[in-house]
Order: sequence, then structure tokens, then C-alpha cells
Amino acid sequence: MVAKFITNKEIARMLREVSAAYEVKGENRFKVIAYENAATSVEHATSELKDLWEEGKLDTVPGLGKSIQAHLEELFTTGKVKHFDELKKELPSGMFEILGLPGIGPKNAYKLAKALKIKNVKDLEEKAKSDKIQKIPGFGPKSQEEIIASIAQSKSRSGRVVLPFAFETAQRVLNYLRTIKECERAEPLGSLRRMVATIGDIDIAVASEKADKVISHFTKFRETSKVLDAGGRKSSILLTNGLQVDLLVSPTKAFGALLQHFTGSKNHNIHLREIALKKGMSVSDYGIKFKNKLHEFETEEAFYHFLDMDYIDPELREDTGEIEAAQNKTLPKVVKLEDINGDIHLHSSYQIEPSHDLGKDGFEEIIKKAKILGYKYIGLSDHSPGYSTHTKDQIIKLIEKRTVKIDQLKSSNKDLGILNLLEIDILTNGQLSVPEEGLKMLDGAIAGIHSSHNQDKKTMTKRMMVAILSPYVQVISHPTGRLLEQRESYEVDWKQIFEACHKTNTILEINAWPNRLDLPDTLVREAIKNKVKLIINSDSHQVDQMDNMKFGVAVARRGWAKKDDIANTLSWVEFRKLFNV
DNA sequence: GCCGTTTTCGGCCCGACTGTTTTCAGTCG
Repeated sequence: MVAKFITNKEIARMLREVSAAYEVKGENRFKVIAYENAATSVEHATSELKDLWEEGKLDTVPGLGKSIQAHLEELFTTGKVKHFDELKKELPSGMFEILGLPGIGPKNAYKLAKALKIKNVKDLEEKAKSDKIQKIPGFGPKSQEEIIASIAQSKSRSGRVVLPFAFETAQRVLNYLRTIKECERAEPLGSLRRMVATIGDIDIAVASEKADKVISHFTKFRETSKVLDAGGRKSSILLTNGLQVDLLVSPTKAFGALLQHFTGSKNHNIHLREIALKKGMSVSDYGIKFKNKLHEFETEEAFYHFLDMDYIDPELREDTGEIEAAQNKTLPKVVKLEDINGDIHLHSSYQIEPSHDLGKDGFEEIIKKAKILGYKYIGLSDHSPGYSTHTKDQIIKLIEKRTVKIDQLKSSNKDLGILNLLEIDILTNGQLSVPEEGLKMLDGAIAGIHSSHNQDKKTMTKRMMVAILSPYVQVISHPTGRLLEQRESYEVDWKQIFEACHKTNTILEINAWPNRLDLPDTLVREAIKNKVKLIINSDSHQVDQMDNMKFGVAVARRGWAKKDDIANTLSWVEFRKLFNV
């Protein structure tokens, strides 16, 4: 029996626990921070650490030095780390169970677990409700109440929400804030402004000379379920939909520094401040202090220029090389929504066969919407009829019938390029769901995996390769198969996939469906390094969803994709050359 | 414990808010 695969998530958790253990034991605080940084870095890693270790590339992950690498070596070899186990053994095990609840850090987790012999979260809840917590020194009635609330909150919240959901919620809050005259500007910030695939909290910044007025207005938002804190310039509320909204207010003349600070990411800001320090400057959300004078900035551009670097787009601010590039003036000009000329992953209500995954709107509505969006071309790509319900000949007949219909649309819509496509399945046995005769009738095919997501890495890679090597397949849809907050990506050998895509000119999709956003940004960047072409599609099942394109573009931007890297920025004349038309 | 176009030694971001305090610790972003 092969040892269970240890995921990055589990490794990150382990490193966080070690950090907490060291903190409680009063270790050098920089060692504590080092483990914390290592954990964060592991969470953000592009590849599974276990795979990197096998390839001897563990040292490519920032924050992992000699010591932690040696511990991980032991983990991958023996399944555990002796030193970590011994470290944790000296502390009450319950503290690690309650660690990470909102408001409970290492010190409090330790105090609680030790004083009340708490074993788990349920235990903690019982002790809190029976008034035991407020008797512990350092705790009081308020903190006891906070613990009860924080447990309830962690129960009701599944963690993070997908970007589009947070985006819409933020719009409602922003519109509300803008109704008072004291609010001069209001912007979404934080992970939302950086367009991260999943959002924990909504961050908002307001420019105003009257912070108190804005904050008091903010806390009265009609969807508020609880005011978490309300200070002189900062406030947090919890909404009835479970999302937390943090607000920060600053005068207009310093709004640039506020935007910059609240947009993050944390690591980006830390790195900036280190650079500033070396120049004898001190950065905060008020501005930059230099020679005892505080320089304020109305815009972010001015802020970055003061630090002698180019302006950095929010989507790039993850401290993955963008700061160095801004200093060297080598930042990429990343793709914009306006660059997109078409969308070729569109499901319609055309009933090729009775299907559970039919679109809502017809071909004509899709064409109309595409024209409104200013697109030069579209691809009609319904799901293919399957072998399970049809014989080979029936499938071919159905495709033939649909082709006739689409040919009519082509001749009556000369101002829009139309591709006759299907989204076909890569079956478990490695076959494509449409026979060759059927594929030949189409302008092209988008192939994707829609079943058996948990086959092993070798089998999954082989399945993908069948589609990539097929001369009838131009695009691989939602390449990792992940569903955000629902299903992990399947395992494939990306190196092999990228090489094959590059060699065969197969395009990988950035699917803009709200809980897919697949390829993920980190793999977008890897794909580009491997010279693989990408395409951004909405995967719409109704025309309104074609507006989701902006979220796909955001993923591309986060992956440092330039216009040239994205196939559907091409003109129709160039784009059609990629297909059999 | 990590890291290096000022360093392989000597640094390591900055500030706000809350609760329990009587001057500060813990947590967060």
C-alpha cells in the first residue's frame, strides 16, 4: 500500500501548528514568522510539494530553507516529522483544534486548552456557554461572548466565496455608501480588487473628510447582521449572507496610500516596505515618511513612482516578481477586457438530444448578445450527444442536422464569425465522445473531462493527451476540473501537457464560469512560460452569463497574460486560421 | 528559520482595534 499523498493544504496546516507551538513556547519571534511565511508560501505554491520533492525542486518554493526542507524530506519519506511531533507533544493537543477560529490565535488557544482541558471546538463551545471562560485570567465576559459568536460564525460560513458572488455583494455595499454626500469616493479593495478566485472578506475604502459620518452610515447597512468593530477610521460588519465587510476611511489627499495599503496583498506590501526601509523611507497606509516628512498621495501611481518603480496593476500584487519587474520597468502589459474579440464556449437551448445540461437561450439570442458585446466572432459549442444514449450513426445524423442549422446562421450573419463547434467529452477509456466522421463535420471541437475526476495522475494525463493529440480538437476546456469550494483539481502531469499543447498548437481554456476560473492563475503563468496559447471563454448557459468574461480576463491578468498570449484577442481573419475554416 | 544588485551576518512591515488592563497583550490585515 502506497502512503497517502500529503497535500499542500495539510503541509501548510502542519507548518502553522509548528509556528503556533514555537510562539507559545516563547521562541524567537522571527522563527515563528518564518514558519508562518513557509505555510503561506506552501498554500500558494503552483505544484504539489510532494511532486516537487520527487523532482528535487523543493528549494524553488520561497520561504523553505534548509531546515524546513529537511523536515519535509522526513515527512515524505516516513509520513511524519519527529521534531514536530515532539514539539506538539509538550503542549495540550486541544489548542491545535481550536487554533484558527476567528479571534483565537496561538496564545489564547494555549491558555484555553490548558486552563479548561479543552479537546476540540465543541468542547470550547460548551465551556463558553457554561460561563467557564470568563473566569480565566485575561479573559472576561466580552471575550467569552466573542468565542461563542466566532464558533457560530465558523459554522455558518463555509469559508470563502467565489469572486462573482463577492463582487455583486460589494456593489450593493458601494452603492449604499455612495448615497451620502460625505462619501467622496468608494472602491472595492483587498482580494476583491486583486480579483482573486475566492474571497474571504470584502474590503472597501472610502475617501472622506468625515470618517465618523461614513462609519456610522456604514454600520447601518440594511444587510448587516452584526457590527464587529467600529473605530475612528476603520469598521467591520458581518452581513446576513455571511460575508464580512471591512471599511477603511481616509481623506482624499491621502487616498492613494490607502488604496495601495488596503489592496495588498500582504506579502506585496511587506516587500514594498522592506524596499522603502533600505531607502530610508517608512511606508504606512497614511503615506511614505521620508526624512521626518510624511508624503501623502492622492493616487497609487504617485505612490509607486515615489518608490522609484512603475505602477503595478492590482491583479499582479502577489509578490511573485512584480516588484522587481516594476523596478526594472519590465512589467508585462497584461490583457484587458476590451482586447477580447469573441467567446467560443457557449451553450444554447438547441436540443441536440435531451440533455441535463442544456443552455437557456437560442442561437439567435446568443448572436444578438455577441453583437452587443462588440464581438467579432463566436463559437456555438453545445455538449455532444453521447454513446450511452445513441449509436454512432445517430450521433453523426444529429451533428449533421445541427450543422445545417448553423450554416444558415452563418449566411444570414455576415458581420459575425460563427464557428460550428461542440464541447465533447474525454471518456474514461481515453476515447472522445464523438466519432471521427462527426468531428470532421464541425469547424472544431472543445474537449474536456466531465466524468471520473479521481482517476490517478497517470491515467488522467493519458486521457488529456488523447484530446491534445487529436487533430480535431483545438481547445481543452476547464483543464484542471476544479470546482471552487467543492472539488479539488485532478492530478495531471502539467509539464507533459504543456509540452504537448505547445507542440500541437492546442489551446488551453481559461474558463470564466464563476466556480471554475480554470485554468487557475498560477497555471496560466506556467502555461505562458511554456509558450502555450490560451483562450478565455465564458462557458455560458444563458446570454447574461456571457458577461462573466471579465472574471476570466482577471484570471489571465493574474497569470501575467499579455494580449498576445490569448487566442481570442485575434481578429476573425487570424482566429479562424486556428480552426478548420 | 529565512534571506541577500548595499549583507553568508544581522537584519526581519506597520498600524489599528478590542478587552482587560491601570499600561499592555493578542489578533488581524
